[in-house]
Amino acid sequence: MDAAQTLKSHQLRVTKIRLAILDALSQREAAQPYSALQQSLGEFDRTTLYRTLLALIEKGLIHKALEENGEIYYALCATCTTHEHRHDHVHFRCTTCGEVTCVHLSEDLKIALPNLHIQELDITAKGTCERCLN
Amino acid sequence: MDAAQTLKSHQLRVTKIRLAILDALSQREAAQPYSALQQSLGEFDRTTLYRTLLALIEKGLIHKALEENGEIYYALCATCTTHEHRHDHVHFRCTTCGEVTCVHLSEDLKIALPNLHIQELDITAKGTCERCLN
DNA sequence: TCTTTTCTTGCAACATTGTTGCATAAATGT
DNA sequence: ACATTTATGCAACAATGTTGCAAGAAAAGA
Repeated sequence: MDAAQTLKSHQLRVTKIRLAILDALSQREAAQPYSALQQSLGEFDRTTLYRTLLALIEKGLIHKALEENGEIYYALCATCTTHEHRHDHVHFRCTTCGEVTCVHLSEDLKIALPNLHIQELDITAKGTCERCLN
Repeated sequence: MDAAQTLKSHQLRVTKIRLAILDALSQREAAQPYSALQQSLGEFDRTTLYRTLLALIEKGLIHKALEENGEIYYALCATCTTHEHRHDHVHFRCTTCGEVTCVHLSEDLKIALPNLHIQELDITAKGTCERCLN
């Protein structure tokens, strides 16, 4: 399904910046930090970018993959369909090239904490990615 | 060991704001968001607060427990002695009262991802805390 | 205790991002 | 093509991050 169809099927109007954001996030598998989006989408007003990101998040098209050092990383929800924070969904940051990617686990993670009721797990793994290992 | 001694043993001079920050973070078990620190430490310049937090982090006295919605939560490293991100160390946020606490797991978490070399795990669990469950 | 040295603080200044209101422009339904 | 609904751009302000620099405070030595 192309980006325009994706937008329509989520009750969103097809506009230039929305297509551009989806396009930017589709380019690479990696999540994009806000500053990178701001740069590549420089032709649009930053308020518009701000509100568009909000809208796309609300409709479940993209999500915040990671928040680090005051920077928020955005990624498509292509893979993590319904909910962002499923227990089989992990964000990985390569400490060498800096890329942030969404990774899926073969099995759910289970953590039990005494006296606490856990609803959601937010996991960021850091290390070296395949490309940087070689 | 009192705060002054703690500072000295970490090659930090004993100053008013450092004692105040350690004091603020010792009050409750919970991590404090930046805005709360800024408020309770209103008598100091915010640049000083900024630099002091950096210094305390660098010397391993405190750490960033959580970064969420643009707010950074700080906590003492009392428990998580050496490294922040040990695999048996989890941050828990109660979605009812909002408190952020450091929790220790009885056993290390192990996650293996194909083709990735994981060095560090950063885990935030969200749910309901003991107090709010009752 | 006084002096010297070194580190810390406060202030000014600027950048980035979050956030809202409002008028104008663009997208959708008929 | 027109009416309606929604999105965009601009202005404006708040919060936080960040740096340089001069004045003040803490530590070390005499």
